[in-house]
Amino acid sequence: MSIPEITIYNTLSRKKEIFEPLNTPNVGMYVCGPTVYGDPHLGHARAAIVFDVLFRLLTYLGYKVRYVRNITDVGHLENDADEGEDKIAKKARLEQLEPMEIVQKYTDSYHHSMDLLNIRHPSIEPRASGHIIEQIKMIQDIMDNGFAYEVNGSVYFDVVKYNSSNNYGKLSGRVLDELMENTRDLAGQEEKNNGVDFALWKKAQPEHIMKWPSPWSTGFPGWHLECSTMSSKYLGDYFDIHGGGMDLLFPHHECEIAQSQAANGKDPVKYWIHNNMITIDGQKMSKSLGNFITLDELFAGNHKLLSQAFNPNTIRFFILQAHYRGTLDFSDTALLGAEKGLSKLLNGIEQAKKIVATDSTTSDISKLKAECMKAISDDFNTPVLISHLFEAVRITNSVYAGEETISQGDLKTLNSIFEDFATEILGLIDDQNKQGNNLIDPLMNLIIDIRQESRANKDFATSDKIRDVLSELNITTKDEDGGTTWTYDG
RNA sequence: GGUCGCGUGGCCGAGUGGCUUAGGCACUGGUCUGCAAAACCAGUUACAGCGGUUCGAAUCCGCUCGCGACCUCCA
Repeated sequence: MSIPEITIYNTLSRKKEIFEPLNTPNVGMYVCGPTVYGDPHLGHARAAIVFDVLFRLLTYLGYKVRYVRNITDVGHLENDADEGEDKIAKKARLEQLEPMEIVQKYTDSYHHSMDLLNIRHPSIEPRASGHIIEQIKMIQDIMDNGFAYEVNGSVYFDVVKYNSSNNYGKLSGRVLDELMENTRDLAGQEEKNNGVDFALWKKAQPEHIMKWPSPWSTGFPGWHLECSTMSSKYLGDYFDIHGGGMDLLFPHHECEIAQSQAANGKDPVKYWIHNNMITIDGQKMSKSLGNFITLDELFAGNHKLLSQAFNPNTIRFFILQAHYRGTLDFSDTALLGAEKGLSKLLNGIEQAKKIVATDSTTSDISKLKAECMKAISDDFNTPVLISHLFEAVRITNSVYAGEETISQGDLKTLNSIFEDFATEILGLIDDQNKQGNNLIDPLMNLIIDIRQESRANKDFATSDKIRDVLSELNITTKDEDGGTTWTYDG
């Protein structure tokens, strides 16, 4: 079996590494999903799209991937409150709903947006609330191994003790002594032996409504535990890939490593992959800063920074035009540019299905395809891949315009470039133009016919009127040698 | 304060030692068109500043300036 080699930037080593699965051709991949207490925003889209492309790439290459992406529906503690309070519970109180109603609402919202963005469903989408028993078991294991202690019904991870035999900070590059000096004094931490310790189980306050029984108290699991528990349950104690946003690097992922190591005695992950943030005016777009734009607002054009609505496919393309490890600056004009570029690409893909082959080829199509593979294999360099796709579009259009020629074999290769890289791996399907309609198509044919007749009769007043009205309906007509074609742009 | 990262042309955004014309958007000129649209061809604007290493640096090193991320929930 020969699978093309790819490289991945591993946060653990801070280098690009050749990807070698632990158990070829199987690949286990875990990605931190959303905490479902609010509408999904552009940041969620980026993480989901980046790892969707990785999932698609690995599948395309022939790997058998089990992709696990969790739903956090238990909520995390908020330390800015006087007492620790569950994020979801807090939101529930504000909206006078059951916590699980909130969870349902925002899970549905997330799924809906992800579907619009053409993101493939993960193999397993486990929920924290459905794995309380496993989490309790893991806490017990960590306690049995001596790396956790109980105080007043809450259980804390003993970071200092763990660090004496392990390296706490190996992922994020932190040194425990420095962390201890710099850790802020936060309220509600008096139970901990040390400020750097973190909760594995938290006893619920009376007003706390999301809670479960445990050997220590009626309460809820700690911030980082679910990912350790669910990843090991579905992927094993040592698996290939763990992904998530860069903001989760510390403390979340660092703590995951510590928990798994303390419970199972194994470093859990071979390749850690982190996507960078989306910025707005140079600043991170985030829930806490309140400068986020939800996906619904983007799709509806319903935000003060937006001049219009944007197709989900445009959002996807916009995100893939930047490398996943760099920040991506959001703006209306950048999105407008992406919309135009995507349209050019999609038109090219359609055009490539229509062009006619001849005996010879003027461009090296095989080389172009190899360069596409090289780009996506090099730490998923989607912007470079896209630049090659535009070269393929340029060739396509030149052949159509009669400036270049292409052989039958190369034409097949050209179409396979679009099929493999644009559709299969990047997931940039053209869902708008493809859907035929039993009523609209004959109607449009009639209208186009009438316009053609008036043009033939030099009745340009009529033909232009048809074109102008159609244009107002976002239908673009193009008069080409072989007749008039039309496209509908949302 | 600690740790880490970034600064590319009008905008977005790749590249990281020697011609990359990266690519997209915008703009200008040309071809095509009844006029358009689309497309093709051509053109324009660049590597924050200073110093160093090198035959050669946007790319390596140092300093300066500016910006950001993490250190508290966040994709």
